[in-house]
Amino acid sequence: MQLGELEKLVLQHFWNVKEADAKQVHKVLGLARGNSLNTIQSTLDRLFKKELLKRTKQGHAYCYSARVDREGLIAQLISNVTSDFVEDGENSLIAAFSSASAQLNDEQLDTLEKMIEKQRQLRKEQS
Amino acid sequence: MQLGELEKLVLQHFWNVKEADAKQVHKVLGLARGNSLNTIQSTLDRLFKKELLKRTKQGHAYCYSARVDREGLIAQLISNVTSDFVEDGENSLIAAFSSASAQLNDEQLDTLEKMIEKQRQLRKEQS
DNA sequence: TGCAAAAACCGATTGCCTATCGGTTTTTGT
DNA sequence: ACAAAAACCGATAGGCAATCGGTTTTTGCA
Repeated sequence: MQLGELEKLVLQHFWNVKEADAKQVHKVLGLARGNSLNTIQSTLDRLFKKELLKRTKQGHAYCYSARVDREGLIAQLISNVTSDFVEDGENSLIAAFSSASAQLNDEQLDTLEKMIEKQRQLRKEQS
Repeated sequence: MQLGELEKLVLQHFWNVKEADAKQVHKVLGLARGNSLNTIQSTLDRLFKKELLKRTKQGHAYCYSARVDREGLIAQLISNVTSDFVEDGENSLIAAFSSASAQLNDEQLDTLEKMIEKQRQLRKEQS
């Protein structure tokens, strides 16, 4: 799934503001970029169809909000873009990690390890 | 940078065969898909311009080979697709991991942890 | 050294997707 | 019921992969 420039801006917007209708998004993003309200509406609709935003009728207008958080989108994008190069059963994130681990600094390695522990802990509690 | 279906196939081919010219690639991939030699040539050229393949004149024809390995490409793709959502200095993999870790099974968590250790070991040896 | 074959190169077309709007239809509050 | 607001529809432009046909350049060899 391909994301355009405006689509990315809109997504980031919804990670800040929780929810907004087309008019509000237009005020914040559209005017600065010289976009018409229609352009914003189309973009919101495309993101809705991509299931990256959700929406509910709020009185007259659709009220949009994020359907995925930033980390979720990143994970999805990584999965999309790498899946063709990853064996079945292999997790793309792990394949990715083996590709990129050399670029991480010591602190980031620590962070990652702590996340793993946290995840393990979580599972213990659930079982 | 966007990769098409044929481009991905060609890249994977070069992770198997080391090097080949257009004709050889055409024989292995093109015929099966019904592609003309020209199509293969164009694709090789596009991948060369994207710096994913390298080439040298071998007698009459260009001889192509991979310029990045699978892990390197994966790392690059991840970086491309996530960079707009990642703060400077933040690593996209770590951001992604924080949301995707729940999808990993215990064994995969182990794998990841081992990779971290291996990476740490590598650094000790180098210093 | 000149020529035929092979390979590279060029340019055009198609298809898919984002961006962008104008204009029309539908909804809604009064 | 009506005017305004919002949604919806359809069209256009621009970018990129895929795909080839046709032309130019290279190259090996007679």
